[in-house]
Amino acid sequence: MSTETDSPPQSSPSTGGSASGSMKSLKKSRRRTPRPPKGEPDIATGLATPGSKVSMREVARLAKVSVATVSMVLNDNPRISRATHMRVQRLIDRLGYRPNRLAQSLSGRYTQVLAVMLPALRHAFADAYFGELISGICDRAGKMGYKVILEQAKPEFIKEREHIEIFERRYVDGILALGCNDRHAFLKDFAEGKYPLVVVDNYFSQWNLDHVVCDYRSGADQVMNYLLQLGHRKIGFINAAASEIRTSRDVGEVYRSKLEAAGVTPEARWVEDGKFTEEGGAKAAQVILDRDKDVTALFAGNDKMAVGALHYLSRNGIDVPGQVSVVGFDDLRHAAFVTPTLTTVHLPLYEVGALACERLIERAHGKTERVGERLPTHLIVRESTTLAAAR
Amino acid sequence: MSTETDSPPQSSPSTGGSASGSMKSLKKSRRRTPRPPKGEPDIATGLATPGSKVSMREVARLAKVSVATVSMVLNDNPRISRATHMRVQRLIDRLGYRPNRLAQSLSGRYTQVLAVMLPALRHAFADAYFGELISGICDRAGKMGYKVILEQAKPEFIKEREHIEIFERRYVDGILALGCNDRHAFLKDFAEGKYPLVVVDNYFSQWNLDHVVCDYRSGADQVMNYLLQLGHRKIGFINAAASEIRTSRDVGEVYRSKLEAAGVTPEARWVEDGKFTEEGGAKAAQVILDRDKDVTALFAGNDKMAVGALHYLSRNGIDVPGQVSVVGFDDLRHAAFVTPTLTTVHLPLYEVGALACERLIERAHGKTERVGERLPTHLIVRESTTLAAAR
DNA sequence: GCAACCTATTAAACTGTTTAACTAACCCGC
DNA sequence: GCGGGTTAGTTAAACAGTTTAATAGGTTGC
Repeated sequence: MSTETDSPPQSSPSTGGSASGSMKSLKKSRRRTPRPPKGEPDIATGLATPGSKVSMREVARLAKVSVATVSMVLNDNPRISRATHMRVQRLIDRLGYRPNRLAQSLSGRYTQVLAVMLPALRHAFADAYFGELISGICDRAGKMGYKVILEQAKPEFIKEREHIEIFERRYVDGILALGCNDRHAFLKDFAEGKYPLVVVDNYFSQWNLDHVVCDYRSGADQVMNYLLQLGHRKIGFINAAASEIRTSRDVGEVYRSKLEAAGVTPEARWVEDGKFTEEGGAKAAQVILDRDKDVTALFAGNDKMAVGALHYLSRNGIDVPGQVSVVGFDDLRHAAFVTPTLTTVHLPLYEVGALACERLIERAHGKTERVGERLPTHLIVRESTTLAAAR
Repeated sequence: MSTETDSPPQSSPSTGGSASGSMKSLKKSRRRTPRPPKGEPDIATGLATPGSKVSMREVARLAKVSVATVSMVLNDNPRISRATHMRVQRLIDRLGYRPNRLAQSLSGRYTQVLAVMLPALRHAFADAYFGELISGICDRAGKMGYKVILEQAKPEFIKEREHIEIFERRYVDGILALGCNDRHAFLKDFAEGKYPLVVVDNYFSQWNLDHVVCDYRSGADQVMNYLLQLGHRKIGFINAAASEIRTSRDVGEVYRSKLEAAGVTPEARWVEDGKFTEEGGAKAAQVILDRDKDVTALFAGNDKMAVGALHYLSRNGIDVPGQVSVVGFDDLRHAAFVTPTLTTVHLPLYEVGALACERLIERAHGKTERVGERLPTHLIVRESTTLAAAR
């Protein structure tokens, strides 16, 4: 019997066979024999295999301290003396011990993982717009010791309530919601703030959600001022999903109010939806110019649609900017590599991603103030715009 | 003594003040008071708060079975009778219980998480090439019940041996390595197969690694056959990192051997590095045409460089394809939205990502055969190519 | 009537960490 | 020389599951 209890694998870290320990455990004779301990090397002197799995227990045993002490050393707890700290730390380094973060998270409050939630578009990952946001997020998350997992808000994902499940099952500490719109009703599940979520580059008036956005109004303002200065009056507007995306509506509102302020009555035939894609932008450009041949400028709600418009115009022998000026929105890297290069609004997407990430981590750590940040944007003038042709 | 085991603080979660429980626990006065159990509702009758955290213990208690039984029900263990299975399952559904995956992974062998490792390029996430691969990876991973985390192979990441640490600390079960080249020496750490890694869309002869690639040779073959058929002989070649990337070298080899087979001696002045970027492609096109005005076609190693070349040519009044034909490689979505539309080689990147993901999961689950898959590619003829101009 | 066998279920060990509670040893003042 | 305060640790519970030997209970065989 004594052998069985003499060195219970987990509790008394076999500190030299500890007389007291074995005596106590003799008090009760176990009816069930415990599972035999996992083949630990019973050579107490030598170290375990270098690369192999070392647990805190192993470190504690070799350092002749308790696991609590090792834990405290790792967490720089001041209750551990310098001498012990150094001794244990050296052993940790020698053994190449790395704490198991599953155990850490299980025991602690945080997983140190965030989810980036993308919309259910086939090419969401291959999109430069999301890519810039994600770049910012990943860089900042990495710097703050966080990992990032990727999720797509597919219908089945939401239906299965996986957006909640990733919290309940302890996959993540928070969500960064990219590219979401008014139809993503699941967002209301986060309004109460039980699970942290930050909306990235959009915002909602119907749900009280944290968000970090670009200043779309200011960007649109600059575009309209600029085009009006150049003498454009009949300005086409290629928007997308304006009914569903608050920032899109903002741009549209600025477009109309600025026209009116310049004494121009905005006409419905100058506006067409471009679905955020190159194809849509090309088609919208065609539709608008077919409706009104006198349109001298096209303002697109994003660069992709602007590029599509550019493409349509050049294929149809319409000179840009000679006959029609084109302005985009986003300043994707790519906008400088079309012919002609694209005048557009620079959005600080990398910074928005990074800031949203940081704010989310703060919220996950108990900060209670609502987040609502707006980052400045500015117009980048390139070759696709010029003075309105005199007619 | 029996009391000690009879009602350990965790198993009897204060079942309504329970006379039996409290009486027993009086028998022995514990010297150490345990950490107070996390505020569980002491209403034994009703269910816990719907959304709140329910543990397996709670389910077991309410179902009046042991936690082992609940575990077995969850894992469809046939040792549980149909009746019990159904009864427990219904309770699980009613309570909305979801197993904590930290605990599952801690006690089990797998984390059900994969890492996607990207190169340390500033715009890696905003790149359509990587985006397509990642799309395929995420879709397949999701279908197989896996989560995907994002990592970047920055110098400090490798120096800190984090590529090993994410295994040792149990963040992931495997790595998908994207965009890596011969200079990524850390890859040799995976040659022994201790930690699963699959190289995506590249391969190495110096290290014995799993990989899934596109058939670059076949694609290059089709391009050269096509250009030669059109009568091109002086064909410029914009490559990148050919010294470091096996697939790039393959394309270069096919370029040279095909020219030779057609009786043309490949000249060094027709070849220039384009650094995989639009800028690089534009510059390379300029350099090549400055060196030899008689070049009638440019073959670029990827679409981005081809687009850069296109851009350079149109800005300088060189008609494409009238004077110079241009061919790309990748078939990014974008290639159809430049002027003229780009003839290119379609790479099944989405499929490569998905397949690599699946193979990696198999490897992580103990499959021992080396992975080495090659997916077919094909030429997409668009507008940027035509018959060589007669001179 | 009892050993043998089978089946459904349970107890307990196990995963690896954090942390609250406890304690031995030392110092201080009175 | 004894209560109070630090200091530097130790102990064991807790986190939430999985795994497996043991067992209770029932049936069958002889």
